[in-house]
Amino acid sequence: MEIKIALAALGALAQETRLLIFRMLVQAGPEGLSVGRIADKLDTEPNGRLSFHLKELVRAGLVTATQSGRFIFYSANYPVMNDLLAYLTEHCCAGESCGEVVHGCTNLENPS
Amino acid sequence: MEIKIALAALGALAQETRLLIFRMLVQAGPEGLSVGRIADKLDTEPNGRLSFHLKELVRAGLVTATQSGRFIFYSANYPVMNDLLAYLTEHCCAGESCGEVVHGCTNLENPS
DNA sequence: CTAACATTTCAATTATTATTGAAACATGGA
DNA sequence: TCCATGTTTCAATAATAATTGAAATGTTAG
Repeated sequence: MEIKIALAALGALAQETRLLIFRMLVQAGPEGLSVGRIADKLDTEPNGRLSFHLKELVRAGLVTATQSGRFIFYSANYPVMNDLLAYLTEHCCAGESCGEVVHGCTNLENPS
Repeated sequence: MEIKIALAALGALAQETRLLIFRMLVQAGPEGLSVGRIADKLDTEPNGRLSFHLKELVRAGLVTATQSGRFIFYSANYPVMNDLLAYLTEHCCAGESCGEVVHGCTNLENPS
């Protein structure tokens, strides 16, 4: 992963509304949530502010938008999330004895 | 992990110089690096700018500073890093079949 | 004690990012 | 077609963060 991509992702997550949305989508699974549903859960309305933050998450590659009828569903982009986690811990401790921990979620619906 | 703590950590990492420093320290292991050494690796000098960014990383809890003689050593705070990774992936896919991935580094020198 | 090195502090400037509110666009059902 | 619903765009303002350069602090060795 290139540093610019990691910076974009981290910058996108470093904001309360967006972090809440992202975690919500990670927990929602690959089907995602509509904007209205996200707004409900945040106890706000699908307004310009929310739209702005969703766009930022998409721009950072952390989230994907798919139109379905009158609704737009946003869902977490798991591979990008995992790449980000890997980037942060890469070559940890220069390979010295250092316990590994399980984090991340592949969500491979169609494992190849 | 509380959201405020996660936001502080993400915000600290969402900046090129700081992300470079953090990864450098993660890779350096628990002994850390002195400010001068960090400056060398960044091809810069131990100036106000570097000091500012180091302080931000400490403020976010991602990094620890320890004085040793005339030098100050900065090192990665692995537990905080792992908590952050866990926070991002928490309750991923609401528990549905969803492959787990290894990321993170405990670096337990004294496992209990 | 003094000089030299390592690092930090501070205030001013500049740059980036978030919020707000109003208006506009798109979609599907009556 | 027309209206209601769902969502986005835009420009202005407000808030937050980064950079710079100079001066100050703390530390050790001679």
